Amino acid sequence: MKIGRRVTAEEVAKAVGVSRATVGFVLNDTPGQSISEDTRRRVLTAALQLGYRPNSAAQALARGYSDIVLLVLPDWPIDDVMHHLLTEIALALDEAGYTLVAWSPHVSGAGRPLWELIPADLVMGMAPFDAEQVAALHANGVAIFPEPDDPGQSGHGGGRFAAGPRLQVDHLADLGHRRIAYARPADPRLAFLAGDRFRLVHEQAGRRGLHVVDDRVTDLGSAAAAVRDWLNAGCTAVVAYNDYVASVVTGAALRAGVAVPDELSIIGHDDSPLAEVFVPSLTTVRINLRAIAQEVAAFALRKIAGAPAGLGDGPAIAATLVPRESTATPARNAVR
Amino acid sequence: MKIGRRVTAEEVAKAVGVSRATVGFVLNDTPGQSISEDTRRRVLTAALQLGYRPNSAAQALARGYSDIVLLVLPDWPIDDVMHHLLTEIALALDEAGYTLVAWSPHVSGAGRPLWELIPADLVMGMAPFDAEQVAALHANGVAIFPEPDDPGQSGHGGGRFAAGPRLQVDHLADLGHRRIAYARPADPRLAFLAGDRFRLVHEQAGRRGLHVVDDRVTDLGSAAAAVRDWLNAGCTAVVAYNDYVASVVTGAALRAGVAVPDELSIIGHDDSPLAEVFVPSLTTVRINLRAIAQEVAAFALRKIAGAPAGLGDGPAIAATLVPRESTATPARNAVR
DNA sequence: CTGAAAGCGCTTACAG
DNA sequence: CTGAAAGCGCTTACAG
Repeated sequence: MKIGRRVTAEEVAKAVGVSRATVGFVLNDTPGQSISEDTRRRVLTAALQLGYRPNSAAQALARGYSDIVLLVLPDWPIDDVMHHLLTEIALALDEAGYTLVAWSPHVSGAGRPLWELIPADLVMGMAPFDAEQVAALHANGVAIFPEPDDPGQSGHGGGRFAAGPRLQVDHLADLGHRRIAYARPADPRLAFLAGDRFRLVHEQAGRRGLHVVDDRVTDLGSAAAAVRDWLNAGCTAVVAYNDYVASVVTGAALRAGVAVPDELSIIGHDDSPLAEVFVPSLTTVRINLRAIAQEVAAFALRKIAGAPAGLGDGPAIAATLVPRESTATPARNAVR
Repeated sequence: MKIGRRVTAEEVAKAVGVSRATVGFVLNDTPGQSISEDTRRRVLTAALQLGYRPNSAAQALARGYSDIVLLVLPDWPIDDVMHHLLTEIALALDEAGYTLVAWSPHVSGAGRPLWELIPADLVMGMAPFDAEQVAALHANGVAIFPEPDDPGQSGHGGGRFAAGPRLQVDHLADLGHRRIAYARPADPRLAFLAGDRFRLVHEQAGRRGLHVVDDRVTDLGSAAAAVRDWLNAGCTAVVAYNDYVASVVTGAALRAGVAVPDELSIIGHDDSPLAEVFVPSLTTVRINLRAIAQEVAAFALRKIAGAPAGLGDGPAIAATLVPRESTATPARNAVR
């Protein structure tokens, strides 16, 4: 579809009666051009009143860069936490003069992927993606964070980003729980990330001598049955994928007459606003989003600079326990 | 920052040994060119293995359009509902061959606004913006939805989008409540929209003969005091800005020993996932996001086509009551 | 201080 | 079927 054309710098030049180049110099504040104050003012005035706005495509083409970083996200539900992370990334990149565009590919048909449409200096994807997605992204020149080859990284939840799930387990272990369950979200788009987090929980449970009795998708419909099964299997606590899943499990337990935390402790992940408000308030784990955002930004800047972008040896991303009402020592069903 | 250069179509042409134009015709599947199957295949193969990807800036410049719609959002917290709305808008535009970029300007410094950087066919803002913002956006050629001049529209909450707040009031009136309070969110970024919704609640309350006793910002810290004050003032119900605010008020009430809904009814807005999970589950109002999304998309397409983009006489956006546990008939403090 | 011009990498008539 | 070329609207040396 053709677009109504706009005023060009050429026309501004004509209106003022100066050369095309002069207009460019004034508009871009090009240093070392000594243009008379009067000329400068006239150009600026004319540009303003003609409604001149530079054509960004032409600008990007001529300059060879655009100062845009395009971040491709998995097709996740974007919750408060994700949104917060994106904001922090945008801020970190902004400090370096880059503007962040966050975009999730959608299923459908006619529209083309954004990385074919906008002139980004860097297109990067934020893991986890499955193998097929990684291949497709790489074929399109999309860098992926963290780098899948990076040792010690298993998607977004692996390696240095493992503190959250570990802390969930540690908290329950410290309270004296021995048998726990893992509750996954129902949304299939989260299956991959949930798998990552579950693996970390499972490993840490092994280290701390806990039994992970069950690992189950939990939505509003199925949560009540899951809670019953877990109690029957001797569970005294549940690790939830995130605070929303924790609230689903908690809500189901309460409605089934199971006291939280007296009969079942439940810990969430993310410290989303919901966790503090829920009754009972939800014990959870807060991860250092700003630190992750700064890694992402640093990764992007290194890639743009053409440097090898391996994550190197930065410190592990910290997680903090946020203890609230939904966890306590096991009062019943405690195994030895 | 200069970017590492990429393979051009020129180089593909050289590699294959055909003219630059031929490459373009093959790549774009230009009709009416009758290129031999062999040539076509060789071009495609070479492009693939050289890793050719078209330069989008050059493409946009030469074509004069980009198939991008840039949607500028107020700097809101993006919750599930907003995200859902954006997804629906993206889908609706996708059907017309456009790719949506959603972007919120952030406060800070170095990065330039996205509309100066990407070659969008249309830049539109989704209201509400305050007067100052509207002026700034207009100066940058940003179209605003809904059009502020449009009669019967007062920002995003006005006119045809008024069904939600009205329904909140109607539900409470139908139940027999006579004195109600309005609970606003603490986030200052939402002040403008909250003002819109409050106005609609106030008007509808007047129509239904209800008294709006108080209108107050409610966060976790202040909610308990607010609940006490409301009860003392004879309120039997609260209209909340959205489900999160409703959950804050409900949580505070329960912790203060005030029974919900027996002593205080609370109704939210949006039907976010939280509303169903909370204990007690929250009565709320669901708005037809898809209908709004389709309006937004239609508005965009009309603007791009250069047509007058007035919203015209579309039907009002529907809202549906979602009755749950947090509202009931007033048991106490009922006025006459 | 200013003008004439090449070049960014595409698209797309226009000749052959 | 293919080649030579103008043009999109900028930036930016290079002469004057």
